[in-house]
Amino acid sequence: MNQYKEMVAVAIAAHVPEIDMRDISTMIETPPEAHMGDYAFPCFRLAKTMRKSPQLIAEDLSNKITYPDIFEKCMNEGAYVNFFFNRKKLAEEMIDQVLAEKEFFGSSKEGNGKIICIDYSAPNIAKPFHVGHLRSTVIGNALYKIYSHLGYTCIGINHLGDWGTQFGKVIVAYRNWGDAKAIEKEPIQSLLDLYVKFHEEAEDNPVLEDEAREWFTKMEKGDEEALSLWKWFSTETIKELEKIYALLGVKFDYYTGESFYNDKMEPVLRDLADKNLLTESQGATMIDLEAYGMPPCLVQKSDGSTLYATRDITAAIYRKNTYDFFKCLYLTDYSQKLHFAQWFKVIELMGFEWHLDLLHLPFGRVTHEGRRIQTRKGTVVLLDEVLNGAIDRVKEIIEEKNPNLENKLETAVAVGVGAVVFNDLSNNRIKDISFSWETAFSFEGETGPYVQYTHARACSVLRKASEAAIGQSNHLDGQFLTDDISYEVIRQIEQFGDSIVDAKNKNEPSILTRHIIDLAQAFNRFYHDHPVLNAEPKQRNARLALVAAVKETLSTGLSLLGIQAPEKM
RNA sequence: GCGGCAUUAGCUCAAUCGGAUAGAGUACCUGACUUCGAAUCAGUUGGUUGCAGGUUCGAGUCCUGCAUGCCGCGCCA
Repeated sequence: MNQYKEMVAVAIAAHVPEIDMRDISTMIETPPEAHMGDYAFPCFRLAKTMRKSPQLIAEDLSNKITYPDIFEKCMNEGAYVNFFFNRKKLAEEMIDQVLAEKEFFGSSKEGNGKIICIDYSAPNIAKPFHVGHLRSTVIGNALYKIYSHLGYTCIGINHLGDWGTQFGKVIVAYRNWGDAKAIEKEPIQSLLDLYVKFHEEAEDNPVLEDEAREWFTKMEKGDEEALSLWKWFSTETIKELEKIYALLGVKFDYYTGESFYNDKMEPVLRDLADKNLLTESQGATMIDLEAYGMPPCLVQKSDGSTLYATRDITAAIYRKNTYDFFKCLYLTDYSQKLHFAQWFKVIELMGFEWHLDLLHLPFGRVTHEGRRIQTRKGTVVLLDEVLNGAIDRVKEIIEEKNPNLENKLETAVAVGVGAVVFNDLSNNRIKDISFSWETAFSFEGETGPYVQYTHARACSVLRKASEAAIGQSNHLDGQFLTDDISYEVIRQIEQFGDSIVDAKNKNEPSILTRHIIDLAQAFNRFYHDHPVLNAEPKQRNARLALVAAVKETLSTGLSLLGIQAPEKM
C-alpha cells in the first residue's frame, strides 16, 4: 500500500480504536476534487458505534489528529476528514524518487518469489489474425509487464490453437483442392481459403465432416501423413504470426500450443477415471456437472479423440507441476466463460486445491459496423491492415509536421502501433468494442499518440535545457511547484504507483491507461501555462526537474502497456 | 426455454469494497502559434445514469421485476 495513505491510516487509527487498522486503510479515499485535499477519511460508519453525528466525529478527529510533516494540515469538511499534503515537501520527495528510481518508479517487491502464468493471444493456426485477436494479445502483454513491475516472475504462454478437428478439415480440403506453392507463398490466406472451401463443400456433402474427424483422429494416433501436413501448416502460419508479434513488440516465453499436450492427456484421463469422475454418454466420455448447475464437460469424443477441455485440463496440470504458479491467468473473450467454469470445476473435483489460482479473465468482443467479425463471412478486419493503415497515416502526419525527423519509419511504427494498442487498452476489459477505422486512426485527445506526444515534448525541453548548458545548482526547491497547476502534476505522479497496483489487483490495464492520460493532461496544462526554459534560475531548475520526472513516468507507464515512447515524433 | 454479461451526454467511454456538485475525450461553436513541439491549451453547449419498485444517513454502483442488446447451453475451439 501507498506509504502516504498508510500514514493517514496510522494517524486516524490512533484515535479510532474501535476499528481495525486494516479496515481503516481500506476506508481511506482520494477526494473527487483537488480543493478537498489529497486523502480523505469518511466518518459515516463510525456514527452508530460512537453515537455521534458523522460531522461531529470528523470535526473532532481533525482537531485531535497528529500527522507526519509531509502533510500540512487536516481539516473536516462535512463528514470527511481531509488531509492536505505539504506541497513543497511532496514535490521534492516525489521528484527525487522518480529521478532516482527511473524506469523502476512504481515498482515493488510484493510479488517476489511468486510465479504468474499468463495464457494469452492463442490464435488459431491456419486462420487469419484479425482485430478480434488483438485484445487477448495486448491485455495479456500489459498484464505480463505490470505483474513483472511488481516483482512477480511471469511466464507468457501462447497456447496456440494448433490441434483439433479443424486440422482434419484443412487436411481434407488440402488433399482435395490444395496447392503447395500457394501455401508457401501466402500460408494463412491459402489455408483460410481451404477452410472456407471445406465448409462450402460440406454443406452439400456432409460426409466430408466425418472425413475431417477421421483425419484428426489419425493425427492423435500419430499417422505420418497427417502429422507432416499438420506440421507444415503450423510452421508456415507461425512464421506469419511472428511478423505481427514483432510489429506489436509482443514476446512469449513459450509457444506451447494445444498440440504440445497430445502425449500428456492419457495419464490425466486415467487419473479422472481413477477418481471416478468419468461417465459415459452416447459413446462419449464426460464429467457430469449437473450438481453444480452446469452442463457436462466432455473430455473424449465417441471415436476416442480429445477435446478442447481435455487439453486445457492437461495444460493446467502440466503448468502447475512445471512452474508451480501462484496464479494462472487466461485471457479470452467472454463467450468462453462457461467452458472455463466447467473445467475449473473439474480441476477442483480432482482434488487440486490450486483450482482457486486459475483465473479466467474474460473480455468483450470486437464488432465491426454492428456485426461480429467472422472469418468465414466477409466481415473480417485483418490486424495487419489496421496496423499498417495506422502506420501509413502517421507517416503522412510526420511528413506534414516534422519532415526533418530522423528514423521516420521507426517512429511511424511506434506511434501507429501505439495508437492501436492504446485504444484497445483504454476501455474496461468486459466492454464490447466496436471497431471503427476512424477511431483506430485518431491521434488526438485520449489516445496513445497524445501521451507519446506529451512525452516527446518533455524530451524536447530537456534536450534544449541541456544544450543551453547553463551551470546551475541542481538543488531542487519544491517551493516553486506549489501552485495548483504544477501541484496537480505532482499529485498524478504520486498516484502512479497506486494505479499500477490497482490495475494488477483488478487485472485491468485500462486503469493504468487512464492514469497516464490524466498525467499527460495535467502536464500539458502545466507546459502551456508555465515557461520552463525562460524562467528564473531557481524556478527553471524546479520546473525542469518536474519535466524530467514526467518524462520518466510517462515512458515507464507506456512501457508497462507495451507501447514505445519515442523521444521525437 | 434456462443461465451469464451489458445499458451513463449526439458518439466513444470514466466514476476509488455504497460516499462529497456523475467526469473526460470526440463532434459542434469560440479564442490562443514572430514566444520551451498547435498530435497542444483555454472556454461554450451537452444528463430523469434503460424503466418501475425496494434496502439506508447516502444508490450509476446493492436487491426484485421488466425492457433492449450481446454471449453461452454434449462429441468446434
